Amino acid sequence: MGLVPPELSLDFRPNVVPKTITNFLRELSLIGNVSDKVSKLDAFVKGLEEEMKKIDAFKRELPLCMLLLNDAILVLKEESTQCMARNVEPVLEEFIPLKNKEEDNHSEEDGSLITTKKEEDCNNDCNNNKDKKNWMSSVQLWNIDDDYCSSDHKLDTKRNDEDPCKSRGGGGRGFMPFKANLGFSVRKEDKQEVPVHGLTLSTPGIKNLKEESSSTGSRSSCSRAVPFSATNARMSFRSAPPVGLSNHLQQHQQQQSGRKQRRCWSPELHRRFLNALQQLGGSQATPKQIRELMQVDGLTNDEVKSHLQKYRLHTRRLPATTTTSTPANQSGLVLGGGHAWMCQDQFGESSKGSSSQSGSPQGPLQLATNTGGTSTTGCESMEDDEDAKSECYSWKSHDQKPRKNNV
DNA sequence: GTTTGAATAT
DNA sequence: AATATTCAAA
Repeated sequence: MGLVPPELSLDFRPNVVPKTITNFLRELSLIGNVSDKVSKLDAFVKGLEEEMKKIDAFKRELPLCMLLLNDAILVLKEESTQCMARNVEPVLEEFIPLKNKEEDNHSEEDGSLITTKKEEDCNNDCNNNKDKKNWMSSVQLWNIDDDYCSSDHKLDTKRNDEDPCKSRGGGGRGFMPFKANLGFSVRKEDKQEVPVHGLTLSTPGIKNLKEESSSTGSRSSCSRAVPFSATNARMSFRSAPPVGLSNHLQQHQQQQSGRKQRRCWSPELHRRFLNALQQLGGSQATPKQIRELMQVDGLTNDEVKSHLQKYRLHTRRLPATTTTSTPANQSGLVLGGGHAWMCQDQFGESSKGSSSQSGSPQGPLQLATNTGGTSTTGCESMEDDEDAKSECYSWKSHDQKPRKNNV
């Protein structure tokens, strides 16, 4: 560890500070020997190129820096060749714009040539080092963000709430409005990770946590070792790729927006919902019962309740024609209207009517994430089909208009 | 304190 | 339109 190149050293002593271009050029202009000049120029350019390599990874975040560096390199190189060719002194004027650009952030006294050591420090060293630190943090944010967004988008092109990606609006990739304490809270929330049997869950908020844990208690031994089917695995990979981080992000979003992430009722989810309803004898079942029957990890009472409310709204209207002969009715189910099971058009036989389905053992459905309604577990028919997978369940095909308020 | 259903908000 | 949240009642 004895010899550390100045650039890598953490030492901030002024003597390891690189020159500003201005100063460098000034020195250069004092050199009479052309070959000396050229070699100095080359060395400097080399340094710049090194720098360029370093920030290459961050070029997206620091386009301007890249540009400036690139510019500087080009100009210096040109200067070098010209120097060699003409055997004359470099023309300083050429660098003036460059200098201006480069130092645009720093109130650069026009008398930069008289810059004190300190200013040099600032121009180069501070800039470099401080920026490097910033780069690190910014690039981290970006990458996370990026992953999160891109993967998310792949999954769900429909989602439009609370989606930071969307809110970026037009072209500008804005930074997400992280709170200042991001780093810490992330860690804090780490501990709060939802106990969703091996899979990450996207929606659980604080409230959910509470709800889940309480309800989980009721199904007691429900640490039911969930069969981690290939489908499940795939799904979980597909839908929760950025792993913990996305989780954190989502939790952050949630925390910040104060609003839970929407649960998307995928057809599969809805199918389970209907199955549960069926087993419970119809829409008068309570949210809790339904949720328990549905066996969907991460699903909350509130969500079921909300869905149930919608369901009831859509099924309350009894078209006189169908009420009497529906299979549901035959089996004594009270499913609101005869419409309750019309969903078979979507789910095929699986949720059809009252018949034997009820007993069918459905594995617990694990939703790695619902952000995009990507849950497809167990429903072979829509495993990979673009059309079905990302859609949330839609009621519209079932009932025309929700009834008027009955306050 | 929990659950529910309805109303209301997003 | 679909889902979340709120609120009063059970």
